[in-house]
Amino acid sequence: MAINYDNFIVKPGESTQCAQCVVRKLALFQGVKLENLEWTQAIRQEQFILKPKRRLFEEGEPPRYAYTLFSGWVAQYQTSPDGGRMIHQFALPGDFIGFQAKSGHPIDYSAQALTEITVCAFPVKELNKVLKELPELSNRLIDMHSHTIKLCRQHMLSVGRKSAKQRLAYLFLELFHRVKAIGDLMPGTEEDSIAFPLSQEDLADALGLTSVHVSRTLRELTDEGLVSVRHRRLTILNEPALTDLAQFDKAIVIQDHPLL
Amino acid sequence: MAINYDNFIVKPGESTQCAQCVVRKLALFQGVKLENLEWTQAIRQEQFILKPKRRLFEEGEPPRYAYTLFSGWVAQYQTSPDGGRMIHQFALPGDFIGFQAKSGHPIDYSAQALTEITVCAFPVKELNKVLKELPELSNRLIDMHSHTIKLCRQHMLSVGRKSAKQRLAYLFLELFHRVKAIGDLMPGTEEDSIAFPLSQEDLADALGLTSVHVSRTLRELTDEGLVSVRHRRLTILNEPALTDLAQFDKAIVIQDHPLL
DNA sequence: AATATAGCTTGATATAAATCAAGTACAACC
DNA sequence: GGTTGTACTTGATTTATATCAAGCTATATT
Repeated sequence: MAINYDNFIVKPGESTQCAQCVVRKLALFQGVKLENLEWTQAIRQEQFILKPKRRLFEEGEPPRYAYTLFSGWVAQYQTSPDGGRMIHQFALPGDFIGFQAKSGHPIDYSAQALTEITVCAFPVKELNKVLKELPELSNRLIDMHSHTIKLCRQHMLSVGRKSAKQRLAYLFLELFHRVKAIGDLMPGTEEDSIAFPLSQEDLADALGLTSVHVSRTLRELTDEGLVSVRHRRLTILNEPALTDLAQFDKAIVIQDHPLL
Repeated sequence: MAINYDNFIVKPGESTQCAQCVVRKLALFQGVKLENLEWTQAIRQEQFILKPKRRLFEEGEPPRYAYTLFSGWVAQYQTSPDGGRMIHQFALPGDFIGFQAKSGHPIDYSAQALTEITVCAFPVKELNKVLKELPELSNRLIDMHSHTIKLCRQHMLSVGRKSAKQRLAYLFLELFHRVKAIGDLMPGTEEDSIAFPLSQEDLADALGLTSVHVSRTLRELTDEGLVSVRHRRLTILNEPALTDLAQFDKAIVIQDHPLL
């Protein structure tokens, strides 16, 4: 159950200065004054690179680090004893992963890299200390939590009350717009398409469906000319129709994104 | 769409002193030092009473107040345009309702009283100011958010990956234990039973099912002697079997409850 | 006491999604 | 260049849950 830290690769020196970090504007330390960034820098471990499918942490572990995702895609999920996997949230660069207030208790979910990822690791012990010292950090974390909860609610509405087709449409739009909102950090982002590393099984596990059913449903969406998912790329072909089908509200998903 | 404030009834003077408040140990202001409670008291509006089925706020409104639930049960839900209702969370005394970080945007969910409720109302404008002034408050809010997210994840796992029977069992156990954890504040709490105001339709809307199917499924649970729901009372008759069926983990639900 | 109403039950039927089972395309590896 | 394995597709069938419809309690209302 213990994490094998051989999975981690220390990243060579460049772009490890918090003060110059291009992701910081999206991340937890956005609000920290420059002169306080020494704190951040001091408690931060090196940046780590993780290969696709590798786990950042696993449910049941006591949390040792929290992470700012620097690049790549992460799936956060829970598993039930009978094997089902439920992805409750995908993380994108800038997102803060693995933090829970009571660090004494084991964490209740897992996080897995979907692409090669880079993360900045912060020991939770230090982090909790800094949270007490720098109030602007706490308020920043509140903003981010507030946004997380909002996404969580929307996702739950999807899973609980929408058809397979609607769920799929909703997820495509959510991810498309989240990626576009931070477009300059995501390689391969175009006007109406994005790089898209999710397998149909990932989609199924995020939507409470089976991969077989996702395949069929995706085919319908494709045949109707609404989207295209090929070669790890998602293209939105008819956004109005898709938005209407999914009952998607762009404002809710990105209105209070940290960046904006 | 605007709230009709005639719905609210100002509660007569007793028990409105924050310093003596029996709910405070569970609520946002738990961590506030006694000498700082004047802030709390100052920004707090009167306590309000709301009748069952009345709404505290509705999705689409700009949030004007956030509330500490003082007594009673509240359902927090979203509706999709085609009429479906999804209850994402039930609130109990001590819970903090209706807060979102960016107060400039409309709120994306509604809150409705399931019983007669009493709330303490805090204007979000003032609240944001106090959050900046009193760091202990921010950290407290982080704890509460962290717990909310945890419950949300668990609920999502239920809705996305469990059978109707398991979902129902899980929800019964979650609510049973949450109520018991604050038992002294909940009238009618016994060793193995609690007052339980939810209708089968409420259950259905929380679980992503129809009320017809809840009726049938509940019957199965009853026939198997696992629970009994009668006269607005929930009795857990066979907790081990129920826990096993639901794959319920009591620790996750209440381990980092504010009280503990 | 009579009546209305909301919540629950139960049966018959329909449907969305799961499951089981083969087969295909395609990238990764030797 | 062939082989292996993973992801995806497609068809046939089953199952869980939804839908439609009618009747049944309780509780509240007059």
